[in-house]
Amino acid sequence: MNAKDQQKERSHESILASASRLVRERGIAGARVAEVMKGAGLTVGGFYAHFASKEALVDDVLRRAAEEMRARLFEKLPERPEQDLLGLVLRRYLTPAHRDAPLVGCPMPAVVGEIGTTASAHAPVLAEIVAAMAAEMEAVAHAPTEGGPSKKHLALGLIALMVGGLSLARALAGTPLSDEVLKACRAVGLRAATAR
Amino acid sequence: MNAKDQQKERSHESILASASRLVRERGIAGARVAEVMKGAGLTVGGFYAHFASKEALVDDVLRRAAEEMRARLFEKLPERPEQDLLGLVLRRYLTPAHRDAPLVGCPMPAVVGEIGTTASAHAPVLAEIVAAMAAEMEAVAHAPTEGGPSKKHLALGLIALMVGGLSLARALAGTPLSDEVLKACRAVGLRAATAR
DNA sequence: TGTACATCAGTGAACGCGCGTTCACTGATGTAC
DNA sequence: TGTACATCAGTGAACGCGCGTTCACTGATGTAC
Repeated sequence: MNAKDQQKERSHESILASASRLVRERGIAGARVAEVMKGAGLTVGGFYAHFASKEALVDDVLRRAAEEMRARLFEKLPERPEQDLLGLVLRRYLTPAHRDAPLVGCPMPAVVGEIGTTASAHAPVLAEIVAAMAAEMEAVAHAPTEGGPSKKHLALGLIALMVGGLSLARALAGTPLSDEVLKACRAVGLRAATAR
Repeated sequence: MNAKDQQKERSHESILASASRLVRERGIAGARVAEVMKGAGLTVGGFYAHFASKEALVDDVLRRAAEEMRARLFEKLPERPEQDLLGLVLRRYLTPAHRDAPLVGCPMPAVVGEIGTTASAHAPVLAEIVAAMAAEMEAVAHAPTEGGPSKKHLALGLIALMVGGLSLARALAGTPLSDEVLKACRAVGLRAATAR
């Protein structure tokens, strides 16, 4: 590969990394193309040599960021089957640290509302992300208890609880309710995941 | 009161009603002042005789819409204490009908993401809304079960589950996952609320 | 190896557009005498 | 009751600003001979 091509690839990567931070911090509309490029050490005009549109960039960002998040959530889980792995994943997600570090966290809280209102173009990518996350959660779920939710429902329900809880905690950051919401979601999620 | 004053009061109400629909349908940024005024049968220039700023309007909208939602969720609840009232509220909220009619539904799904990212000015009002909703839910909650979440945590956790579930279901509208998410959240929420 | 030309990643200014907000003005309603 | 003036809700055009996207251009790198 050329030095030129290598340079372009590095730039592409920088743009994606910069956008990935901005989208998670400020949402889709809040991640301006000019600022994305500035964060990548480039100027705005060069953007369209790397991505067909802002929309295409955002789709790539969502796939990438969700993949990173998934890897972190499910990494180094204990192998012992009697452990409540779903509860562990839940507790990894619903932390003050995750709330306070959106730049390297789950992209969903920042974009779910926008996708449901003004950015429905990204719905298919969100569906991919949620399905992949749910599959991973189902894989570590216990057999469902009598009268309780199925593995699939437990996975999807906990995802909604995690995304909703983190979204609310971020929106309430700085108020006493923010920490309470995180605690409450951990308690409710654990209860749903482990009650018999 | 003057005919003039009455006219102004009617206009004020129309603006609030129009904004209330637009904010719930398109979020804060998506509810343009000019379009709000058009929806009220007025032109954009008159807006600032009614509200100090778009921000002030949005705060009023959030308070109003949340109040309406709360009234609908907790209206005509059966009085019999053995009933699972929290579960009933949950099931009233997490329906396809609510997902498909954002204009008259809960304002939170449309705005929580924005408040957490680019519209933090509305965080105090959101805190009011969440606290009021949680208080109402606590009031109908059973005594906490052994080792389960407190009434307060149950209330806050279920709110996060409801808002997260509806947000996700709306963002995934049109995909098969959307209905699944609603079902899953009902199942998980009921499990957490009633498990012993 | 050296030279002339081609390529193309990135620049920076401009494009059209829409936003929230302001403001001079209009005309129906209200008040004073 | 009639008339002259004051008030003020609402209009519509303009303001400054920032957005996503386009495009002529630059200059370093790559290719051909």
